[in-house]
Amino acid sequence: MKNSQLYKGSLNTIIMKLLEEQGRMYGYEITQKVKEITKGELNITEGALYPALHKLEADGLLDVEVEKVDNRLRKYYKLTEKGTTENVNRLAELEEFIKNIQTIVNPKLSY
Amino acid sequence: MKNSQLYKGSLNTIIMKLLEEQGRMYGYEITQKVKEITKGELNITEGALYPALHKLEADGLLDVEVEKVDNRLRKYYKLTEKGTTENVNRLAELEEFIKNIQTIVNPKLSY
DNA sequence: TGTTATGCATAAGAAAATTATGTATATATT
DNA sequence: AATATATACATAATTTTCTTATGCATAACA
Repeated sequence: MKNSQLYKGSLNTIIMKLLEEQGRMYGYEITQKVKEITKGELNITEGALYPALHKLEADGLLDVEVEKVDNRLRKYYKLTEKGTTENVNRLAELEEFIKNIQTIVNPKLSY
Repeated sequence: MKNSQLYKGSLNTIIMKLLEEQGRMYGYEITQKVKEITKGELNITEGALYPALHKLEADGLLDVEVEKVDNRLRKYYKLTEKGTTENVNRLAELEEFIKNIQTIVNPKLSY
């Protein structure tokens, strides 16, 4: 993956946004979804994803349900109530951040 | 500063873009310019800025000229030829990154 | 039967910030 | 005159958040 350091810090917001949209998802599903949406340009590594999911869960923002499908384990995550609230804030912050960056690197597009 | 972790990785690109625009700038001037452009929302810390400038210089992307103004030191930085080329690439990557993030968190705006 | 896909996890290391601190001069305030 | 704020640089310790590498296990495909 190129420009990987750029998305530092935005992974948590991406995860939460997808969970808000999809209701619930398991880890591997999240990586595939992001790959699909970005046409292969953004690939979330497992070493980044799983620790992030665990931290969000530990922080009370996600709930987890373990299921066995085709004899393979899946851990389905969904937003808690706290997570839903927090998601709104983080999305707002991300939008604000993007707006600021745009103002700097592409003044023409900012109005 | 809020959402500080979001701009991890984009600092170098911000610096180079401003230098491209302004011709040459010194460190403190960069922090003030960013604060001004983003209406105080993005504050570059000195602990992030100066090491970043030193690294860009070490990588041959920036040239430095030391001047004394009002008995105070200023280090003016400008893009080298290599830096100018690299700036184009990094800006393109940043735009691409922003587009990808937008596609994920705000599908309505992506087309 | 070996490779690819699915599905989880963690440890070691690197990158890039924050926070705290230090030095020094100039200007504004009280 | 004394003090605080602004200007201007710098670095060390720590933290956060990734990458890379590795490990385990099952299913599907060639």
